[in-house]
Amino acid sequence: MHEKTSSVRVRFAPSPTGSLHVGGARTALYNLLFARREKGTFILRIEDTDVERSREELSAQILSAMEWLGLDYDEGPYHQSKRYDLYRAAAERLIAGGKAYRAFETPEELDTERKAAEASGRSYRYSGAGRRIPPEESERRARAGEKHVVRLAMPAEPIVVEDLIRGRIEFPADALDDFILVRSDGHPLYHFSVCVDDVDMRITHVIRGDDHLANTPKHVALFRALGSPVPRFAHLGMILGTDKKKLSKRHGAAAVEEWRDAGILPEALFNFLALLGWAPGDDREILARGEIEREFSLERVGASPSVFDPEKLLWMNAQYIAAMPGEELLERSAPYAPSAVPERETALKAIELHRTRARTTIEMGRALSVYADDPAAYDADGMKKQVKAETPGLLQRLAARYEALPAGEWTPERLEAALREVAGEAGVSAGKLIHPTRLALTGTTVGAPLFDVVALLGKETALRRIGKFLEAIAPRSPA
RNA sequence: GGCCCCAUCGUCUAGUGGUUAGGACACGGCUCUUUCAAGGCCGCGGCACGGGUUCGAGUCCCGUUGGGGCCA
Repeated sequence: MHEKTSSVRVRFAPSPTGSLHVGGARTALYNLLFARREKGTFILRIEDTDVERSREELSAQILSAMEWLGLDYDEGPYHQSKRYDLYRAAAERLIAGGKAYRAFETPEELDTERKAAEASGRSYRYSGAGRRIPPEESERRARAGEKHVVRLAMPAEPIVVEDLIRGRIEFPADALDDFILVRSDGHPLYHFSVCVDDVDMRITHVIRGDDHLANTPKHVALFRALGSPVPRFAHLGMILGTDKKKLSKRHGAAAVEEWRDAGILPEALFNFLALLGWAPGDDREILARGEIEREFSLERVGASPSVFDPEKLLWMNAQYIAAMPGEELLERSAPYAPSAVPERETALKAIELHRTRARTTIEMGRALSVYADDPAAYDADGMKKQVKAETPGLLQRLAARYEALPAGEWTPERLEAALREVAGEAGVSAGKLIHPTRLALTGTTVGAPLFDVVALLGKETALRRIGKFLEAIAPRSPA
């Protein structure tokens, strides 16, 4: 567990209405980072009061995505759906204290008022009629079972929010009307349950997406009505797709698990997300988690939105792959291998041969399988370009030369020398032999240095693959 | 429609009144090289616009434009 020496308490509060998006992940990450830096507590709260849209398995999905990314929380997960009593009690307290009131208008009446306002060109605002109902009457009508909502009595003064990232923001008093806290069916509404929970959980800092900024005056009014200290706010810029629109499924991989499945390492995504809106202040970009936790600060977080660039994520992932210890890289790439993985010693050597060539663990997994299974097919373009009339003859001579090579001399250097001798004797450039050989051994025209590959494959496998290739390129003999 | 937020290369960003505006991704070239990468070197490319304030604005203020959000 983490040392907690301050009273700083932050939370990440996702709605389980979809998988964890990178935007949400970044919000969670900044909360975590802030908590670590301040030696505070990071809380996870699932906002599942929207019964129609919330689903249990999505909640589990979010939890597993967070775990994978290393977004570990100190408290929770709390579920709002299990906290209805709290909201009900808070609503009653607010009514009793005159901070909120019952409103008995029917939806139809409100609709009429709205239409009238629009017709006369004014923007609609709730009349506040419920405010003027005497408490005894309100009480009596409620007890008689008359349908009503609960509304917050908004103050007449403007509300000022001191945002840690944006500075002072003033919202005019007439911009907000007495919004609904509790629906007529007794269901607490989003803004209400959020604030009641933040109070109950003693949240000191609310770090969340920009999309909640305009809701903040409501929350401030609610905290005050509840008689509780108002937390500090920090609103993060949105994460956008490459078309500058809010990142969504349309943009391709917007969910954390999609990146996991694409072979992105969690530490790379962690690093990448940390840098989407925050920078250490110097030119470092590859930062270990510990460094980020030590250096993160909200003062250095930018206010503007940022575009999620998959290209740069891929580059960063490649950096992590290049630097990761072989054993670990093997362990983490093996699950992505399309078929078998060679035995450990070979696999570790293969890792070293391919670590600068693989941007994802998927690519690394694919590279590993090449050393375990003979090619199932040969690259079509490569066949066209590299296989010439003289190719079978050359390959046969090479195979014969390799066959004769003593086991002790099966090294990249000797293998290269032997191939060059064969090419020299045949009066062709080495490339005429190198490229078809690569195709024969790996099925492709690209990859690690050929002689390292041949050496690693071993004599038996290399010769077998050349033989198979010769069969594949031999002209069909008439039956 | 009302209210609010945002604005440095295509993208992520450094920059907090005096900088040849720095770095990274991407892109182009060169190099290395059997291929593909990685690496190294070089290059392309930016302060949205208009007014102020100031001896001096990327930096401060106002407006415009453009993007975004919330409410309706």
